[in-house]
Amino acid sequence: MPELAEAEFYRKRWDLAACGAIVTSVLTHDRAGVFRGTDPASVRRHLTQARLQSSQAAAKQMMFHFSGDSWLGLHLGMSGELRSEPPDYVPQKHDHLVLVTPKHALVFTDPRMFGRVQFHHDPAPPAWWTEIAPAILSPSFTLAAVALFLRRRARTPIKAVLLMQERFPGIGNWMADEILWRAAIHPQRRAGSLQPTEIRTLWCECRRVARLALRMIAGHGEVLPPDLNTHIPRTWLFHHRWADGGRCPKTHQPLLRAAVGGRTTCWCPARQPFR
DNA sequence: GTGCTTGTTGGCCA
DNA sequence: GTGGCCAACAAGCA
Repeated sequence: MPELAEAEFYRKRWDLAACGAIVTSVLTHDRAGVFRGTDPASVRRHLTQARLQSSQAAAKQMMFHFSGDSWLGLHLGMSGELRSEPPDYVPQKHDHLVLVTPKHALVFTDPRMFGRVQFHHDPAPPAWWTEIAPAILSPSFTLAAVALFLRRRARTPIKAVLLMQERFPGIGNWMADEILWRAAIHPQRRAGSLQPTEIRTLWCECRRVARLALRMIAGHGEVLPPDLNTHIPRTWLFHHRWADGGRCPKTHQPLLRAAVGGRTTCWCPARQPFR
């Protein structure tokens, strides 16, 4: 599930539970899995007795900054989750990293292990964090930048283009479908075939979906919704795209599903004709 | 058993 | 070199 808004939801969950707290112990699963390229022993050594100072989410990733110049980066892959449990929590099969603080245990769990733990020990944040593309809601995400990118990917289906993190950081499968459905663009259209007005609509809907999803999924200020997705309205494609026999919330016509760009894609043929 | 799965990467090929 | 496609990664679920 983790796309941009879910990453912010999970970041906030750890942050609200334990920002300012000292990590008293670190438990890790030592098989490669989510630690590929990262040494679990180094994570344990540096984070024990470190204080969680701040955190950020960008694209589908989260960064937790600890005292002692330690940076913990997490990517949730397909099935990752962050939870906050009581401090005496006993790790379960798919828990890969647990940071125990006096009042909470911060748990990173991921059954499919497409997620990733990254660690960096230095005063400056690591390149793999600072090199994430500018956020969709930042001033750098301009109409011109999107139009240029679409021209360069002219022969690729627009659905696959929206999944490219170097220009659309944090957009995943469901957000891409939601954006194309709102913009009334068929997912199989070649990026180079979009007219200027369509590109502008697409750009607007990218920003709108990102803004609304962040607000509805990750909540406002210091308050976190109890569950992901509880505040997404039924008027979004989101709730209908997986249901067999699902109907478009706008046209009430049947939805279609097929693989586009290697990913299952849902669209409303009545609203998004291929032209 | 089969065939899916909200992500990313590397290899192959045009 | 660039762009586009696809399999692989691993585990769970229907």
